[in-house]
Amino acid sequence: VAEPNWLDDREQRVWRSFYAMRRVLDRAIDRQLVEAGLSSADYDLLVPLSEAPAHELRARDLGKRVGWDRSRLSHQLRRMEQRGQIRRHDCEDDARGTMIALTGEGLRAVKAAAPGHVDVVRRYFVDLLSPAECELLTALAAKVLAAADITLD
Amino acid sequence: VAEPNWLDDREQRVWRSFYAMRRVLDRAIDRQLVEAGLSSADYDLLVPLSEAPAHELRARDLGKRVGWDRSRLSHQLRRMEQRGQIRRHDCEDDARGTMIALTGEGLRAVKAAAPGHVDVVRRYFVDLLSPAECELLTALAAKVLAAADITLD
DNA sequence: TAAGATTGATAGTTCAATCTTG
DNA sequence: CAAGATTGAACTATCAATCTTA
Repeated sequence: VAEPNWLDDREQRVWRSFYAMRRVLDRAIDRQLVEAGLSSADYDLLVPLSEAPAHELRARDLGKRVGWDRSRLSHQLRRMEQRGQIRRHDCEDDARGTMIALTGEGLRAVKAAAPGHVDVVRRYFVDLLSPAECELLTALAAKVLAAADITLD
Repeated sequence: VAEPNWLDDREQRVWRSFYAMRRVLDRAIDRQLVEAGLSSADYDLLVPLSEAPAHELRARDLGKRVGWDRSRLSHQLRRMEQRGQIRRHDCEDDARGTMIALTGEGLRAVKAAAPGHVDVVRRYFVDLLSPAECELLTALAAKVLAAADITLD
């Protein structure tokens, strides 16, 4: 049982700052989306669907895009189907699969929410980044994702 | 109605990277804490309590430390009291207030969880940062918090 | 057996409403 | 009236168990 390798002051400061920043960003984003009638979870799924060919994706692939497990995805899709944002139908290639299609209502909702969402992302994050900070943060994120064996696309 | 100021490729990359990184960190932290029998919410509150004089804080002050609203705090404290991690008693100075005191069980739990928690924070975040990156990120977080009218301490 | 997906139970988060005290 | 705190309802996230098909 080795002595724990506690964080020094500088390390503790950056970690607590980062943790607080994350929370502030989440709140700001959630508030804007709620005004637009969506949850963050809704938006996370609506965006890849709106960018997909024919506005539809297999549930498995959608889950991989957003990094969610099957259970979370299934529960969220059930709620979104009840709200009329998406529609499920069987996958033709693979009888185990489910296709998720954006409805007109879902597309309308994400298009309506997107400009305000970008405003918040800019105001509380992107516009505060210098080019150097931008590069640094992208590189850091790649390292963090690699440490967890994850790659984006 | 001005044309939305969409993110360019570089901006979109840093935002999506950051968003994914945040999720990976959350998951890693949650998993470790669950092994230690705590939720992230438990840990967020147990740490400031364990650092406070006499291991107790007024609910109002605890809420300010972690940046939570009263409702979230109250619900979480109710669950933690049921689990025997904290105990509430009346505030002597101000009859509106509630004092939150760590129990022996709560203190034991946070002390047991802390070394593993630091390991995860190091492995997936702090140890990936150079000193220069550390400074830059701390400064960025301060800007984000300032944009939301928040200061740490 | 493994992959894709769903479901139920439980815990955590948010908003609105309420209650008490300064 | 404002500040501190609690509660109920609705929503979201996670784990374990289950079901179907490759």
